[in-house]
Order: sequence, then structure tokens, then C-alpha cells
Amino acid sequence: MTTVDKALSLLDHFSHEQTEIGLSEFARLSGFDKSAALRMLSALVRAGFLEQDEETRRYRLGGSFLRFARLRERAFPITDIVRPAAQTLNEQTRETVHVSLYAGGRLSTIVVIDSPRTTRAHVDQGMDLPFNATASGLCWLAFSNPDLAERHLSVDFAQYQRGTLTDREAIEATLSRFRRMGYGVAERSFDDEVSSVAGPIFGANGEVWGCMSLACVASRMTPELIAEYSELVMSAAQTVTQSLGASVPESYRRTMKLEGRAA
Amino acid sequence: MTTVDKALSLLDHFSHEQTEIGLSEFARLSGFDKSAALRMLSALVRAGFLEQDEETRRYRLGGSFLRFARLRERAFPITDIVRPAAQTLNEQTRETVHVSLYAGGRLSTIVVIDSPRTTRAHVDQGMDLPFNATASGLCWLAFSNPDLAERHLSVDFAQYQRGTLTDREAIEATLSRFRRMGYGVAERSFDDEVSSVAGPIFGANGEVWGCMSLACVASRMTPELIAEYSELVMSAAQTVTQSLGASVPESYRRTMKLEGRAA
DNA sequence: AAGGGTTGGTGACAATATATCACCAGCGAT
DNA sequence: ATCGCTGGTGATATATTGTCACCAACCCTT
Repeated sequence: MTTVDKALSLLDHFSHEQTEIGLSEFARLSGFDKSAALRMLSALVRAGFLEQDEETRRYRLGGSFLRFARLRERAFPITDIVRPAAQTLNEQTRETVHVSLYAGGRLSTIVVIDSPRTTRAHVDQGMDLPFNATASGLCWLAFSNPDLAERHLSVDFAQYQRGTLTDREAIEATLSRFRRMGYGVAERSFDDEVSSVAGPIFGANGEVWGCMSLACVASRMTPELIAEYSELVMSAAQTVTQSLGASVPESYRRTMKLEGRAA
Repeated sequence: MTTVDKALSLLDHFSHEQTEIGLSEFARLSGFDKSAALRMLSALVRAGFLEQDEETRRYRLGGSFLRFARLRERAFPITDIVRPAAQTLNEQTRETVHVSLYAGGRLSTIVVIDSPRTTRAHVDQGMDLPFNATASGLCWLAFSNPDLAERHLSVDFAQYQRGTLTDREAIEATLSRFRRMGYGVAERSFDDEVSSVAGPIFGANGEVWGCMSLACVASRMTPELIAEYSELVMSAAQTVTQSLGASVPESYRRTMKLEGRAA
């Protein structure tokens, strides 16, 4: 682990709940010495990756992220590419659609289009999706390369609901089922009121870039609807894969063919 | 200069023109040894701040920026705060409005609203604004704290057009003029066809966060229009300052009062 | 097909930045 | 007025990093 790794890992302690973190808090969370943490934090502040509140002296994510995110989006407008397909899926199903992207060891939502219905599942922008508890997370695990997946399988899983999968054996069984199906499902697994269906989006190298997912109010879900939605979700995900200039890997295409679906 | 500083400085070599950079290229641009550069680049890849093209082996900005940018936006939705004021200014003037943010030693545009006119100034999202050649850059220099400004004044300035200010003396004279005026102007200074007016947006600590700027086709500009637009720009910038929960610093408020404007 | 120019990447050692410790001042609660 | 927290500082032993030579692969020219 290089110093740079350590410094960048400090940023991982930010989340929706934790948007400001102080020096001592960083030291505690990361296990680094306060002095070392301060040095790294200062470097991050100098680069604009963190900002320090003048009064409270606590740190928050800095403006450089906006800069680089925009720079990246200009060079590689993934959200613009993703949005039309998500929009279409949203119109077809009238349910909440969200697209997630795998980066830095996390699967996080980059685009959310809310359902127009009066009762609907809500997904936060930029939220991390637990690998064991969401359709997207499980779908990503199912289709990503084994070495990478291993990193996220050899971990203690959190139990969010009664039905949340936390046992590795059970998860692996589910994953191979998803691999045969071509998509992932999670019912009342992360949120007790939400059931989701997710399809994989592939990148140019055959890796899973992220997932296209449909989040529905659980009480509305039926096996018939899951069957219907899964087709739409997979097709939307595939559209994105192609828009990205990538092609669906042979292994996945075979799955699709076996199930007798059109490309 | 810590290792983290060096690693993060590698990212600064990305720009609109340069969206992919190879290892040797990084070493040349940064002056670091290839071996050291590779170590840092690998760390950045591991954290998702860079992605490596499987074929060309070149690096590009990674998906983590989207993740953190969204996380930051959720905690502190600056673009959402800025957009309404920019929109209003755009409707009032029918000229291109752009808002820039200072981070990591750069002033870069975070929001752009194009003019509806047939001929209009175009500003790229995420573009860096040179401090010596743009209304925003000069405005930022004029109102930011002297120590920070010094960093950007003791530099060799690029000459973009005949009228671009490159002499430090001339720039400092311009800055004190802008301080008295309460806004910055740049006519045919960065782009020969564009003239701009920019007002400062302040943060909670009294620092200049960035600028609200109006970019107009230069041939349309007249002293009268500048006078008219500057009022609107300053007022829009001030609206943003207040929306940010900050207050306009005493020194700037005095300027505004002297000129006989309403708060 | 050999030469010279790239490129990305590797490995080893000396040099330097970092990890760790004790420490300080400031703040709020007891 | 002491406790426990906070953010931050400074010294030294140690571990990471800077530097260099090196390698294989690729492309172009000869």
C-alpha cells in the first residue's frame, strides 16, 4: 500500500450520512496516525479534493471533483449516453430507474429517474449499492470477472432486512442463477419496501461497467412483472453497452440466446 | 511536496485537448521518473481516479470523479444553487452565462447557459479560465485574498490576443480598478470575438468561491451595455453568495454602496 | 531483416519522505 | 480546575520513494 493509496482511501470515509469529517475522526476511521492523516489531508486540500471549514475545521469533499467530473464527462459523456436508455425504460415501466457505475471498489448510482407514480421507490443520487443486498450489486458480482468479484465476496456482509443474503454460499448460488438468467433480482433485500431487477452494462474490455436497474415498490411486484421487466431492463442495459462502443461478451450473448431473446 | 501532492498533480495534465495520457507522456509532462510515475498512476487507477485503456494502455480520468462529484453535490449542491441565478441572468440579457469555481489552483466553469441568440459566445463546460485573460479570472484575482492571488500573479502569462494583459504591473492596475468597480471586464482578451463581464461569488469565509460571468459577442458590446450588464451580473453573483449561506464581505459591500447600488 | 526510434513496464539500491511518538494549546463539560 | 476531547506540531527511526539500468514489444526506415 503506497502513501497515495492511503491518502485516497481517506476519501472513502465520506458518504451520504458522513459529509464532513474532522482530523481525529479520520485518524480513527482509517486507523492512521493523526499526524500522518493530517499530512495527507493537507495534500488533498492543496489539490482541491477536500475543503476545510474555516470554523469547525472539519473536512468535506472539494471543488476539484466537479472540475474533473466535468472534464471526464466532456471526454466520455457516460451520463448523457445512459440517460436516454434509462428514460425509455422509465416510460415503459413507470417505475424508478437507476444506473450504477463501478469505480474505486464501489458500485454507485450515477443516474436516477424517479417513477411518476404516487407510490414509488426512491434511490439517492451517488448512493453506494451494497453488493450483497441489491439487484445491481448481485448482478455486478454475477457478471464481473472472478478475481475482481472475489474482492467483494470475501467480506463480512451487512444484513439490511430479513431476506438479505449474507452467507457467501447462498450468494454464490444466487450469482450462478443470475448468470443463467442474464439479470439480477433482489426482493425486499436492501429496503423492505423495494424490489429491484438489474441488468449488466458491459465496457469495451468485456468488464461489467455497471448496471441498469429498476426499483419498484415491493408490494406491486409479481413473478409475471419480474419476467416482463427483466426483459426490458436487459434490453436497456444492452443498449447502453452498445452506445458505449462496447459489445456484449460472448458468454453473456449465449445466455441471452439460450433464453430465446432477440439481440 | 509530498508524494500525494505529486500523484495528484499528475491529474492536472488532463484538459479538454488532452483526455488520454500514456505513461511516458506523463513522465515527460510532470518531470517525474517513469518508474515513480507508474507507481503513482497505479495507485490512482486502484482508487478509480484513472482508468486505463486495455488496448492503448493510456490513462483517462476515472469513474470515481462521478461518484465523489455526486456525493459532494448532494451534501453541497452548488450547481443547483447557482443555476437559477444564472438562468435569470441569461433571460435578462439573452447572452451566454457561465459560472466558475476556484478549486485546486484553477478557475473552471461549472455551469454554462448558452445565449439563445443566433450569434453567441460559446463557453465549454469544465474549461479552465486563464487568470490574466478572462473577466472571471481577473475578477477572481481582484477580490481574492492577496496571498492566494500572489500564487497566480507570479507566473508567466500567456498572450491569447493582442489585448491580453501579460504584464504584471498592468494586471495589478486593472485589478485595483476592478476592486473599485466591484466587477471585472475583459474585451477581446481571451477570444478575439468575445467580451465578458464577471462578478465575484463569495463563500462563508469571505473568500471568492468563483465568478458569475456574462460572455457576449464582442461586436455587440458598448460601454453602455457593459454598465447595464455589470449591474445585473453583480446582483446575480450576490444572489448566489447569499444562497450559499455566505455574506458579502464588508469591503465589497462598501464598494457597492459607494457606487450607490442596492443590496 | 537489421537498425533506431518509440512505447509500457520491471527490479534494486541509495536517498528521502513517512510512521510513530510525545507533546501543546484550546474548548466544553463536569 | 481537571478531565476529555479537539486540531495541530516537532523529533527521530523506518519504510517508501527517486533514480538508474534494463527488458520486451511495436513501428518506421533502411
